[in-house]
Order: sequence, then C-alpha cells, then structure tokens
Amino acid sequence: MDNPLPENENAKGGWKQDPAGVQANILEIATMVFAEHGLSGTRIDEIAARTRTSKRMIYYYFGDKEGLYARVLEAAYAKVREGEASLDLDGLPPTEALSRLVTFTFDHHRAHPDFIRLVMIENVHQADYLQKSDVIRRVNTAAIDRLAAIIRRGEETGDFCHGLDPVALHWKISALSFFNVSNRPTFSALFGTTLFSETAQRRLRDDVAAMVLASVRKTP
Amino acid sequence: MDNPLPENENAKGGWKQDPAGVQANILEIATMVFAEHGLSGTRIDEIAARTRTSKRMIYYYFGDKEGLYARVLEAAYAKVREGEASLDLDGLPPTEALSRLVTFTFDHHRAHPDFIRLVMIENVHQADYLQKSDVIRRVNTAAIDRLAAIIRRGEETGDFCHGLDPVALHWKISALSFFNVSNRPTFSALFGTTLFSETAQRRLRDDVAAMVLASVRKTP
DNA sequence: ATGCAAATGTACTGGCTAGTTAAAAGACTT
DNA sequence: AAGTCTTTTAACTAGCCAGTACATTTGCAT
Repeated sequence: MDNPLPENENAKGGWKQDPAGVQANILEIATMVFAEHGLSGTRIDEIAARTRTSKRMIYYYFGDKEGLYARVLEAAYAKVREGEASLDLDGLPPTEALSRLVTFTFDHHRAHPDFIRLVMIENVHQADYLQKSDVIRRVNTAAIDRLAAIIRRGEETGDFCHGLDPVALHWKISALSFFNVSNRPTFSALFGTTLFSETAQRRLRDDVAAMVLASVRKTP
Repeated sequence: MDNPLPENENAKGGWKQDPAGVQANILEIATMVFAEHGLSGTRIDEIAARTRTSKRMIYYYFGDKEGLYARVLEAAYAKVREGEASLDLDGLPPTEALSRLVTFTFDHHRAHPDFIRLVMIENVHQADYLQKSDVIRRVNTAAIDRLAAIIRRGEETGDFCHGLDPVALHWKISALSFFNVSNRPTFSALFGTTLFSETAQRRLRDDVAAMVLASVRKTP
C-alpha cells in the first residue's frame, strides 16, 4: 500500500521521478495480476495499465516477464514470513504456543489469499522459480526452527511425545491451513459455501488446532 | 491407456476411421498436457502433436480450447470418483471403515497427480468451469453420502461423538491428502524431499489417519 | 456404383502480446 | 549551464497460436 521510501511529495512542485516508488508500484500490481491469472495467463499490458507507469518501465526495471514473476514471488514470501515473525511464542507454555501458532497460521493464510494463489501457481510450475531463489529458502528454515524450539520445550515438560519431526508437523499445519484457502473455489462449488461462513471457519480453525495438538500430545 | 470401445482392428484390413477412439485419444493426451501446463499455458499444437490425430480433429470434436478443457475436467472427476466407488466399507466397523477411507484417499491422491493438478488449476480459475458442470456436482455428493453413512453408524455404536458434520470431515481428509500432492514441489524445494520418501509417506499417511480418527472419536 | 454425411488432411490467417527502438526529459555533478 | 547518467514516453515489430477455409477421403445405405 504505502512505499517504504523517502517522502515523495510529487503533488505540486519540482519532483517528478520516483524510481523506487515506481518499482514498488509495479511489484504491488504485478502481485495482484499474477495471483489472479497465473504466469502464462497474465498479460504484461494488463499490469502496465493498472500501474501508474508504463509497460516500458516494467521491462526497464525487471527485464522480462519471468524476471518480474520471480521478484513478485520473492517479495510475497518475504512479506508473509515477516508477518509470521511478529508472533512471539517463547513466553508461553509449549501446548499453548503450538495452539497459538496453528490458529495464527490458519488466520494468516486466510488473510493472504494472493500469497496462497501465488504458491499454488508456483506448484503448478513445479516450483521452478522458487528453487532458483536462495533468499526464499533461507527465510523458510526460520519457520522450522521456531517449531523445533516449541517441540523441544514440549518434550522437556513432558507434554509432547518424543521423536516429533518439526518438518512433518509443519506439513500438517500447512496442509490444513493452506487447503482451506487454495481449494475454496472447487470445494464450495461442490459442497456449498456453508463451511466458509465466519462462524464455521472459526469452528474449523479451533478443530484444526485441536487435531494438531492431539497429534503431538503424549499418549498413555 | 486402453479405450473402452468396440474392437478397432485397424491394423491391416479395411477399417480406418475410428471417431470414438480418436476422441478418447485426444482426451487422454489433453488431460496430460493441461495438467502439465494449465489452461492458458497449454498449446493446442502440443496436444495435437502428441495425439495420433491432428489439430483439426480437436476443433472438430471439442469446439474450442475451453470446451476441451471442460471435457477433460469432467472426465478426470468421473474417472477418479469411479475409482473411489470401488471401495466397499459397509461391512466394516465404523472406526475401521473411516480409517480405511482415509488411507485409501491419501494413496489414491498420490496415485493420481494429474487429477490433483487439474483441480489446482481449476482453483486458480475460481472453479469457473466446474460450476458449469452439473455432472460433476452430482458425482461428488456421493462421496459425502458415504461419509455420512459411516458417521451415522459410528454414532450408533458410540464410537464417534455426536453432531459430526460430514462435509467438515471430508474437508479434513481432503486437505491432508490433497496438500501432500499439490504442494509437494514448493514444500520439497523449501524443506527437502525427506518427507516424500516411501517410508516417510507411509508413516505420514498412518499419522494422518490417526489424526482424523482422533478428531471424531468420542471424548471423555 | 452412387449419393451423402461423417471424418480427416493441408494450408492458411488475423489478432494478440512479449519485448524493442529511438529519443527526450529530469536530476545530479562540476 | 554544460555534461552526463538515469528515468520516462510513445510508437513499433516479430512471431506465436487459437481458430478456419477448403478440399478430400471414408463408410454406409440404397
């Protein structure tokens, strides 16, 4: 929405050029358009039309369509993981921490459908562009580290069973949170929209948290 | 693979035309290509090149690209649900029946990645083409009916808690089985392929079944 | 065989769209 | 106030690709 830049008061007086602002604007619009139509479905002309600048500028700053797509993907991952990092769970008892993490993830995915769609699209492309970006890989291991910390604490307190795999746990949380957004169109086309009302979603979310919790809890 | 048609012995003698066979061949190839590249990413010329017939025939039988895509989607749903229908769970006790259903679904999704990819693609398109097909909707309610039957039996035996929603339960089973295939590219790009080895997948599958079972089981 | 409709082959086109060319205008340096 | 690098505009092009025109062949009915 707002760009993290020196004030651009191009309302009246002298200023007119604003490279960083233009780039940010392109990236923002491109994110929306790629998320809407996919890589091959997107027309650069549509992006250009919706930016405050021109097609020429897109090529000037981003090289080509794939370059722009790659940058969009990176920016999207960065933004989302940044949001997740704001969550501080270290103070909480492990059960509570995990429960919070799950509900947060569920809500967070729901709040960022464009990100989900980009990931879907990237999966259709066999993660070709993701693999090329080491930036993204680095950011994501942080998520696993956070989970591993919670698991360790849970083992120590005796709340969790031993030998839990943080990656597998992350997989479960992701699956239940991701599918909810990614497959909403087909799912509601087939089975109605009841499950996607606010109240049903809250119940579902709590249910999901309970499922994940049950899967790590020490059994008698 | 094989076409469900009157024997076409076009090896030697008189015969040459084989409309149904040609259509089936087009549909089979188109399924693969659409699953690989998506709707807008697919080139009709590529489909044509990989069929035993020509581009002209595609338009002759399917009208246009979207028509072909719609038919591919319908055929894919029909084939998959048909496979599911082969599973007979009525004889089993409800807990066992549900457990089998989950492991079956998990394996079944894994065995049909092209179908999964088509559904992903359809979700990117907001289920536009799915909504137009009432064939597909009808086939899918059967899945819910089967689940509802299991739930009812489980409530009667006292194994399951009351008030379970079959649609929500189907959502959970689908989420855990679907994500495993749909997001495998990005997930393994980010976290490695360990989770997708045969042994890890078996463990994951059993874990998933246990999770679902735990979520329906009557609690003290 | 002969008429007829269904099926198929060949060659084409027109519009769309990623990417470019050329040049001008802004801003910073001296 | 000139020189120079960066940013921006506007018009252009080349090739790809969905879809078609037209001709031809095949199978069947009579």
